[in-house]
Amino acid sequence: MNNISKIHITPAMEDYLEAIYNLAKEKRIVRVRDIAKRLGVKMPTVTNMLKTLSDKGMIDYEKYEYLELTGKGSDVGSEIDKRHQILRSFLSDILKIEFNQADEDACKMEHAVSPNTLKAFVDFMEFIETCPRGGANWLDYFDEYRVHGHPKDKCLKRMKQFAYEYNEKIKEMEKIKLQREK
Amino acid sequence: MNNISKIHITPAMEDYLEAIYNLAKEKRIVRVRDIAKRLGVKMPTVTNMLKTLSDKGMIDYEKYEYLELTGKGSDVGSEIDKRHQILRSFLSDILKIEFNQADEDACKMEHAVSPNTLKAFVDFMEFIETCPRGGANWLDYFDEYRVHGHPKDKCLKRMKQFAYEYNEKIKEMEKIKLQREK
DNA sequence: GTCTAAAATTAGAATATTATAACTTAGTTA
DNA sequence: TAACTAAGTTATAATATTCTAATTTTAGAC
Repeated sequence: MNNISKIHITPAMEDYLEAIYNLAKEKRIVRVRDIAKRLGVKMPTVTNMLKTLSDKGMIDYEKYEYLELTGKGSDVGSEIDKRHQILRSFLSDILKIEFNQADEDACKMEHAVSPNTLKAFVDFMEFIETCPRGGANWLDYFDEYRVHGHPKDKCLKRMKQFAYEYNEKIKEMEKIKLQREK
Repeated sequence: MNNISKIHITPAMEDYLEAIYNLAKEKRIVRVRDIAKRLGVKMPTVTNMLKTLSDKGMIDYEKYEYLELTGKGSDVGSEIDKRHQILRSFLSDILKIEFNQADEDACKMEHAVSPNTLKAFVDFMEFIETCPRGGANWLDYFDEYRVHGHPKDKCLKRMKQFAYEYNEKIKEMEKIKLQREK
C-alpha cells in the first residue's frame, strides 16, 4: 500500500466510485449485486475492485459487510457524477442527442475531459442561455438546421420576428439604464 | 486469429493507427521509433502492438521491414484522425480552450464519442457559423463572458450595433427575395 | 569490406480489468 | 432449527497494455 497505489485512480475506478456514490443516494445500503448490475460486470469483478478501492482508502469495506465511501471516495464519486451530468446536459440540451445515447457518451467522456474544459462547457451553456442573441429559442433552430439548413423564407421571417423582439429588449434596457442614471 | 480478434479494435489500437496514419502523411517511411515517440511509449511496446495490428489485418508488416497501413487500417486511422480534428476544433475554436490542452483532451475524447454525437458537433459548429444570429463576432463575446459576465453597458452598446447590422442584413435579404420573385 | 551504433525484436514480467467455477456466508422459510 | 437460496468471496485464468534487459538486425562510417 505505497503512495502511488493510494493516489492513482483509473477510469474504471472512477466508474465504480460514481456507481457507488449514486447507489448510496438511491438505496439504504449498497450491495455488490447492484454495483455489478449497474456497471454490467460480474460480482467477482466487483469484489476484486472493492479490495483495490479499499486499499486506496476510497471505501470502508469488510468482507460480507456493508460498504461505505470514505470522504476521499465520496469526493471522487461526486466529482465524476458532476462531470457526467454536465456532459450529458451539453449533449442532450445543446447538441440535441437522444437521452440514452447522450448518457452513454457522457459516461465515456467524463474520464477524458480536463477540469478546465469541463468548466468551459458549463460557461458555454450559461453563455448561450443568457446572451441576448442566444437563448432557448435560438437553440430550437439548431434542430431544424440539421434537417433543412437555413430555409431562406422561414429564416427571414424569423429574423424579422427576432429583430422586433431584440429592439424591444434594447428599448427596455435603455429605459432601465436611464432610470438608474437619474 | 479468430473473428473476434479481427474486428475488435480497442482505444489503444485506434491511437496507434491514428499515429501511423499521420506519420505516413508526414514522412516517406514510418518507423517504430517515431511511433514510440509520438505515443510516449517504448519501442518494444510498439513492436508488440504491430504484431497485434498485423494479426487484425490493419497493417502490412514483416519484422525489420517498413510497415504500411492496409485499406482497413487506413480507414480506421483516418476516421480517428477526423474525430480528433473535429473535437479539437470544437474545444479550441468554440470553447476557446488553449490549443495544447484542446489537443490533449480531444485525443482522449476521440474514443468516447459515438458517430452520431460527432456529427452533431460538426453540425453545431456549422450552425453557429452560418446562423444570422450567430457568427464569429458572437463567439468573440464568449471569451469576455467568461471573465465579466454580460457587462451591462458594453452589452447594450453591442446589442445596438448588432441590431443595426441585423436590420441591414434583413433589408438585403428582402431585396434579393423581391428580385427573385419578379 | 569490416565495424559500430542505432533501430528493432524477443523474452520475461508487472499492472489492470475482466471472467468462470467452486466455495462460503447470511438470511429466509418451512 | 434444519435446509435452502441468494449474495458474496476465493482461486484461477485470460486479455490488453506496458515495461526492462538482453539479443539481433540493419545501415552507415571508415
